[in-house]
Amino acid sequence: MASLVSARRTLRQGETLFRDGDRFVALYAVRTGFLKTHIGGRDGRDQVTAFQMAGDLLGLDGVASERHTCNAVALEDSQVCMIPYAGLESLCREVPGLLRQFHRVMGREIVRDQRTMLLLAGMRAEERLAAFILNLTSRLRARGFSAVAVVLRMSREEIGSFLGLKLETVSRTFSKLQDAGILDVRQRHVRVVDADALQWIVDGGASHRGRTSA
Amino acid sequence: MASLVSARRTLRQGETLFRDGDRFVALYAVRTGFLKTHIGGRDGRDQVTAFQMAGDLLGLDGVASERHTCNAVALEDSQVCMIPYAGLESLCREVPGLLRQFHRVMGREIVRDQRTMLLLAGMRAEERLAAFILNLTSRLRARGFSAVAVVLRMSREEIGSFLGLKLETVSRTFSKLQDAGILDVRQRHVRVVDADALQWIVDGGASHRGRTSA
DNA sequence: CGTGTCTTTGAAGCGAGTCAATCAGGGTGG
DNA sequence: CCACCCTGATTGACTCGCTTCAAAGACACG
Repeated sequence: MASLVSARRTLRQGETLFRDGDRFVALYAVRTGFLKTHIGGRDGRDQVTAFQMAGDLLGLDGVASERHTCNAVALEDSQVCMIPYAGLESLCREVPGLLRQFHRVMGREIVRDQRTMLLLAGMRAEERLAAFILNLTSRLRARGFSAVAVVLRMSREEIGSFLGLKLETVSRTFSKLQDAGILDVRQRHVRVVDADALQWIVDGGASHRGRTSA
Repeated sequence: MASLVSARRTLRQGETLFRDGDRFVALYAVRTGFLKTHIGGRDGRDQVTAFQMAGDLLGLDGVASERHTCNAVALEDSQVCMIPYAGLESLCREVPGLLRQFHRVMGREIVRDQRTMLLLAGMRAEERLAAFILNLTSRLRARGFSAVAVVLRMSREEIGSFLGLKLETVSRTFSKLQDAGILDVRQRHVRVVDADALQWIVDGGASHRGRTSA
């Protein structure tokens, strides 16, 4: 797998890795830093589709049509590994297990997107933000970082875009969670005080949705 | 590709093809009929993730973890082809082009899900329903069916679940589009009177969002 | 130290949700 | 063949949560 990495690319904060419409030639694995992908609707619409941190993969959106269908931008200085798609494909034919491995990665992307759809379709602001924070902290934990003290790399507007909320609502909801003693929010520095409460909110505990199957 | 189809399965309306948690062994191509896939949240949450008609593929959700993560149910009597995943994988190694082909299919699923996310995150009820109808009719047209006179195979509640709306809102929005002379709705029979108007709504024309980039 | 960007907070408006009643069909059994 | 019933669809009135518009506050930068 390592033999595939043909090049590394360093991105400054705000720099674009690839754009909607760009020819799809490679996937990118994040080595360090923090990125976002977003789709720009023709009118004012623009939605963040995902945030990527070290270890995450970008670019699968381009597999379908040989062209990327979203934009990838670095939210802080970052470094990515380039994985040429043609090489990956031919290697899949030779190396046993790699094919399966790659399919799992694509499958995970599908499952993740569907979970996001669930969030966008059915949750209220408080639940969305709680789910977002839990997702972020669990990913940080898996990478050996603190899951308690988090520095958000994205703006309120970007969080809102991802969660289908307006930036004011995000800000207000942060404040609400702080007042409830669940989070400690100071600008982009967030401390998770009560992770269980966050989970309880995500599970619908905060709304009277509790009955077993109605 | 045809050599892969090991078996056909006939489903009666309401019958389940696979369930969340089922072992993933095969993909399914719809031959005839109409299905839905939905995820059941632990509490009352339950969301339709997609509707499938002839030619569509089901089951990609299981690739990631060897288990399905959603339920597939027939909305009318249907017939599906079973494509064993193990066989597909090994065939991908032998038949040139098949690998690429399969990756495109997975890629399309990713792109489709992201478009749905865009819909759920940013559109209002009227826009969502218009997009839904246009999507349905374009798929029907591609299959040689009428793109004007449509019979909905799913209930208002299922439409609402897919679009992140309540069934009453779906019903009301249908009525609104009928009053506007854009649709002719009689229960589950829908006639598209003005497809351009639907597209205009999807593009944000109905809300004063029209300025080029604000 | 100003200046611009991002964030927080307030007040008012509106769209979708909720609760509830009625209506339309489809199927069943008398 | 028709009356009945059950499910799904429509419509209305009211509520609530998110958005919108507006203003002030917090930092980061030159």
